[in-house]
Amino acid sequence: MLSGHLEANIYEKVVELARRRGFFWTAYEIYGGVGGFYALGDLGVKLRDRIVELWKQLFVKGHGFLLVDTPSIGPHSVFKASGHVDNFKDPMAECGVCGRKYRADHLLRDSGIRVSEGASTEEMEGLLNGNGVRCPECGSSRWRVRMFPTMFETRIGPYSESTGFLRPETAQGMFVEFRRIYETARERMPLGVAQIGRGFRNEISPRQTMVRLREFNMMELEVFTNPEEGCRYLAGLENEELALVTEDMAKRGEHAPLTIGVHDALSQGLIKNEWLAYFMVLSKRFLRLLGVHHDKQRFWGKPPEERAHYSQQTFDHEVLIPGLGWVEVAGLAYRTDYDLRAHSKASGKDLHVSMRTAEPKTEKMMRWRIKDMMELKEILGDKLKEFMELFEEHKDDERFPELIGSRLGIDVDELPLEAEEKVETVHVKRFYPHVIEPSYGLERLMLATLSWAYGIREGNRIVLSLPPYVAPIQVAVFPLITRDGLPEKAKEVVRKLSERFDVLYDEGGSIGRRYARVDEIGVPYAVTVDHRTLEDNTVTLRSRDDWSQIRVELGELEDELEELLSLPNLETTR
RNA sequence: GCGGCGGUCGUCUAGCCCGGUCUAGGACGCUGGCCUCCCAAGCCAGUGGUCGCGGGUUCGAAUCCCGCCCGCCGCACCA
Repeated sequence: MLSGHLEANIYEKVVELARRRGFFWTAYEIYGGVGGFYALGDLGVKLRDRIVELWKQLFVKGHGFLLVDTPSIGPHSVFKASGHVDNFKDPMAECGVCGRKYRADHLLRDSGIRVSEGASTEEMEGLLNGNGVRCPECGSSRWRVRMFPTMFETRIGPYSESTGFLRPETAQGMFVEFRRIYETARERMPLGVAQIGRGFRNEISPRQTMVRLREFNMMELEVFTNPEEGCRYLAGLENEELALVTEDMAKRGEHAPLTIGVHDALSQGLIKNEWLAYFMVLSKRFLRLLGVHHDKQRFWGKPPEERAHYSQQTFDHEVLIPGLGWVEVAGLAYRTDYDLRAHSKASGKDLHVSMRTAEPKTEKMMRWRIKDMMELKEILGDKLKEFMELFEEHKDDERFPELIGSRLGIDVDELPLEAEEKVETVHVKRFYPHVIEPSYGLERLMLATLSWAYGIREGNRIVLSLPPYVAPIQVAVFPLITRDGLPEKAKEVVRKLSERFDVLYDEGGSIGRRYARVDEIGVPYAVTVDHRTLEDNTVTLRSRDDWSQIRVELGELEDELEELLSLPNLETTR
């Protein structure tokens, strides 16, 4: 009944509704607006908070995971260590004459010059100047190429050398504070740490109100796991189906997803980590609970060149939004031990965890030993420092000689090295936890939720069929007419209900108009006080979705509403 | 960032090509009142726009010209 025929422009309709009724709108409107920033109104805040609550319920509370909150601004050192300073940037070519700026690699490609993926700024600058590439605006051909970080840069305190960055993801806070979080969690493993907060990315071109933002809210969960252990929550979900577009499929241009059971996806190696698979299932259910049907969801495997620098495998959870196409609402990444390892190295602080193994294990270990240091020094000369760095890191690796051969170009047989076998009894396993990260963009979730709730009834009546448990306003109360003491009685009901629900009271216009007004903002239930209420203390309870009405005793109203507004059983969301 | 198109009450829009008749018109919404025993009904009275911003041309600019901002579509980008 809720029609889908206006699918094509539903995005515009949703944005218009959001603005008109106060969910959200472009920020700084009175100054002409600034792209990439938006403001939330009352309904928007309430909707957002309900989505956050649902997320916490599913992702955090259900597993006994922890919540933290860390700063939005971090020092240079943190983002240097995390790899963002080096990777989170674009090459920009600046015209030496007019000062205009372009993407250097695009400029080259547009001029028909081949440029490799990892070309340095010097190489690109050389190519631009060497080939006489002209500035599209002023025609000159003197270029300077620099890297432009996509992070917002700022200063911390009055000292200009103390640069800081606005975090591009909340995740780093959880890695940086890992040591203390781990201790306060009494060294629990697996350990899930969640953070809801803002992230900032200085996007080249923000788009589409809530889709590409420069400042936005994220809900991120970092699950620190023992890489040798699977995910115990997966039990019972092995046959749950996921719609995958794998890296290989994407490469072949196959965009129709493969529907495959979790167990099969894991055993065929399509998903490389059990925890990742588990969160994909959870993610699918989460979006279903927000009103996005399963056939409007898919998981898109990111090829290496599109993945973040820290990721071994990433699936974007995409949902179809009518009028927009497939939109990424979450990134589910297997970050391995990249971040903890990087911060450990950069800070010099030990971020390993150690766990007592079930049984003491006798392990045969092999390691390389230097027989004669003086001789080594003589042979290597000034390569010694580099050798020792590699040696410290890889002395346990059987293939160390090959590594040295390829890195230093030295014939290993000439070095005074010997392989030493050792038998050790180990009670404790020390490792960097491997991290699985489901990360959600809150604004996109809101947009997806609103889009799939949006419908038109009887030609022109907008009905926002939000799932009751995320509706910003949960119940509306109306006096049927504005005399005979009905408004007074209705206000009593409002006072009572306000203790437990977000309530809206309205006595303006006809009853039909009032129902229409609340349908439009997704209020799932309306209570109407009429003359009979004065006689027998019953009211009508009207449902937004089918317009049905039932008569409810005022004494039972709150419990009845509580029931209607509760979360459905998770199993029913498959 | 590039190319194309666009920006007029809260919303949708008329007017722009062919400057003056526009102190910018309408519909819906919103506010107050009347009426009303259940789905945007009716009546009365209100409310509301320096026409995205800035500059120029002109006696006169929503209308013509330039710059900027914002939006949409395509390309690119997208941790």
